[in-house]
Amino acid sequence: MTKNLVIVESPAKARTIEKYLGKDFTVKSCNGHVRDLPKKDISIDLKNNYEPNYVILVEKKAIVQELKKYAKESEKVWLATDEDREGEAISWHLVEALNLDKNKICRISFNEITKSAVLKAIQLPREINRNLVDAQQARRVLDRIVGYQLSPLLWKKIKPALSAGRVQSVAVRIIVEREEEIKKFDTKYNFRVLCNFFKTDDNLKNTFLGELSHRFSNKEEAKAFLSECINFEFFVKDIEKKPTYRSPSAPFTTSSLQQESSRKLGFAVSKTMLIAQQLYETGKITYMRTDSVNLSDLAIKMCQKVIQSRFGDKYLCTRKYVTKSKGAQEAHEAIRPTEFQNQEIEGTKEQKNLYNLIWKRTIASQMSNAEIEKTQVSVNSPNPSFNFLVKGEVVKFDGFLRVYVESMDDAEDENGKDNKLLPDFKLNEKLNYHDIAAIQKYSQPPARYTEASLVKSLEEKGIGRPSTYAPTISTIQKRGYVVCESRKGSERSITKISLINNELKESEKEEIYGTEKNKLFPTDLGIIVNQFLSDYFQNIIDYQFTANIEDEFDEIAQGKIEWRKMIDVFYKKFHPQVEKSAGDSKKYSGERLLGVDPSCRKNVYVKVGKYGPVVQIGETNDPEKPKFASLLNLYSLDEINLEQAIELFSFPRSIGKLDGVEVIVNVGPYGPYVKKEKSFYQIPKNINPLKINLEQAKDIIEKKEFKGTGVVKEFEKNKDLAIRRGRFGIYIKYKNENYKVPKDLDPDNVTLEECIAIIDDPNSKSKGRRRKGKR
DNA sequence: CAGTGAGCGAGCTTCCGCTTGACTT
Repeated sequence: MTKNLVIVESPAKARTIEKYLGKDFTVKSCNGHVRDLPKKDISIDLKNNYEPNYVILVEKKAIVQELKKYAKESEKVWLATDEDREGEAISWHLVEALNLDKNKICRISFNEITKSAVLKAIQLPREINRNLVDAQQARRVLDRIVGYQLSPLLWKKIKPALSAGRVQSVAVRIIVEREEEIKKFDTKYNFRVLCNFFKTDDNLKNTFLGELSHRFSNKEEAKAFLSECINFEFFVKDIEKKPTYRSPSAPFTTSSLQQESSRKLGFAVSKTMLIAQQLYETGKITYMRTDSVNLSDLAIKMCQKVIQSRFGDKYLCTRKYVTKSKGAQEAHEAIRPTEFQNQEIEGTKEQKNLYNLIWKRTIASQMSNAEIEKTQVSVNSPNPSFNFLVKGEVVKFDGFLRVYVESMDDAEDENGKDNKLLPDFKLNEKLNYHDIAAIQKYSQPPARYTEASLVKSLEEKGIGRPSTYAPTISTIQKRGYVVCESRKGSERSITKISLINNELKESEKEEIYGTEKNKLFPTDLGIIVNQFLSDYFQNIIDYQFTANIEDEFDEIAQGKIEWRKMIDVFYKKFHPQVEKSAGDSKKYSGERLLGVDPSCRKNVYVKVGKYGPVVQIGETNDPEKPKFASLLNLYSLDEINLEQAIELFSFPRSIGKLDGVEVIVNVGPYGPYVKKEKSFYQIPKNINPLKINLEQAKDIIEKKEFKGTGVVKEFEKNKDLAIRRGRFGIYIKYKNENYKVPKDLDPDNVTLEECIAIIDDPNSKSKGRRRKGKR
């Protein structure tokens, strides 16, 4: 036992710091908050000055016991939780939960984990900042009140087990509103004119693209312009050269890492965080939940050394980045490698890729600007007010581009890409062209959000924290407010008029538009929940709401206002809204009358029912009960028509016979299924139960029947290896070890070599085994 | 586990932010 106990928030941090502090210090981790409001009810005494009822979290009881024991035996307890609002509160809760002797405690903090920072912190102990703790209590209490008073309203008005909250409800609103914008979007088009020029003295006829500075609003105008181009003499009217530069992006924060890893590696937000956590725990990167772009001096020095030795002094440029994002608390460094000399690491493919991304981004952030020369050549046209513009870009010095280029959310327009390298032009030089084309171009509606771009939007609005971005994205999907999906686009025709060899030609071609890959769409339920909240609680889902209360939390932190007073002002306004909406008997179901069923002459409605979106034929209050049928994810509430609605009542239907037995398709409480004899087989999401044929049904049945446990496949060449099926699905057994396989592994087509590759991937080794080995 | 949806009422659901753990063939 040592004289000093240091408590930090995470075990990985504890391990590192223990090395810095030497044998007089024991460093332990409390693993985040140890006390909180219990889940079962609101646990805030609304009639008694908002007194919170904190309890020790069940999962932290063992840790609290252990810390108590250490604290008792130590002369001093150093509370080294993070240097932000939550960190301060964690320290205070530790004092309360561990019942610490006030004379024993020292509060210290450091926002980078380096030996010098830690040793310096030890020299500067202070008291717990009660104002900051109170700001956290206000935040906690407000979130609990909003969440636990809004959610029950949704259970009553819409359906059970729904939720609402300060953060998630805004996230849903963003998605719903974007969808509305897209729906409202009025697609227009115009004609852009592109010309492939070449120099008259160039026999190879290397072409470069020029675009007319004007777009024509219709085909006739475009055609008229093109015919004027016949036999027209083009020449270079103006040449403009502009030196410019590009600077590297700041090192990663949680949010920017999630965005880049989504764009460059295709990771979902949760996957990025999972892998980053693995890198953090194995000591390869710094802490991954941060809003800071700051690098420690030590990190900058290490970074410079690598840049100098690999690229030379010319590539070096020391930069200090400043956080722009709202409400940033900067308790940590930016996300960076711990050792810059390692560009590559050992690990799984995913770990390697994510690490490499972080390495490049951090290194690039300390490198020189890229110097670029932009050229714009103007070429005359038959209409004196328009010119063809040929744009070029040459990188004169690559600088940070040598290592890293940030990607953009919006894909570049392939026609609009600048010519990278242009030949030398002379003023008034005559130019020939190969062809000129006027192409119909439709305007683009705003883009749907990806998980990562939603995080970006939340961060910009100051809503949510690095530790909650990923969970929030998953909550709104779990509640069924939002789905992340890929959807097929539609076709439309584009008109192209081209001028080749002085001849005008008009052609049509089909273009696919609106294809979406892994984008967020609101569900009917999400739309209705949002409707309810905007009818009664506009102020809560207002984008400014969080920003405004953050200002008040800041005032609490500065000791200017008392936290209970702030909550009281809020609650006095909020609670009447709750009462008012609870009093209105109106249910929110999104009900819509589609028309009359021709066969029974009753009204056909669609709405969101207790079990999801349904079609209803007949009136709710009729003595004869109405009939119901699920929408089955095939249609949305506002798109389904009468005919489609009635077709949903065609179940159960027979689709033919297999082995002489009738096969029935039907919809049950667990979704659409195929039934053969007494067995049920779920129809997968990608098959439309209205259109399923016997062949597909047979497939589904055989796949399920194939199940059972035991060996699925063996290889002649290596009897040690077998593909087996267990309780949790397919896995590989090799000698006495079990290995996880990719979800999409098809045992029929896999080769021995592929199996061996899986075994070699450290990711697939069974965790149970590894733990046993460690003990 | 395989066709619920009225209305009544029991008892359940729910927030945001800090952190990892765990017995998976």
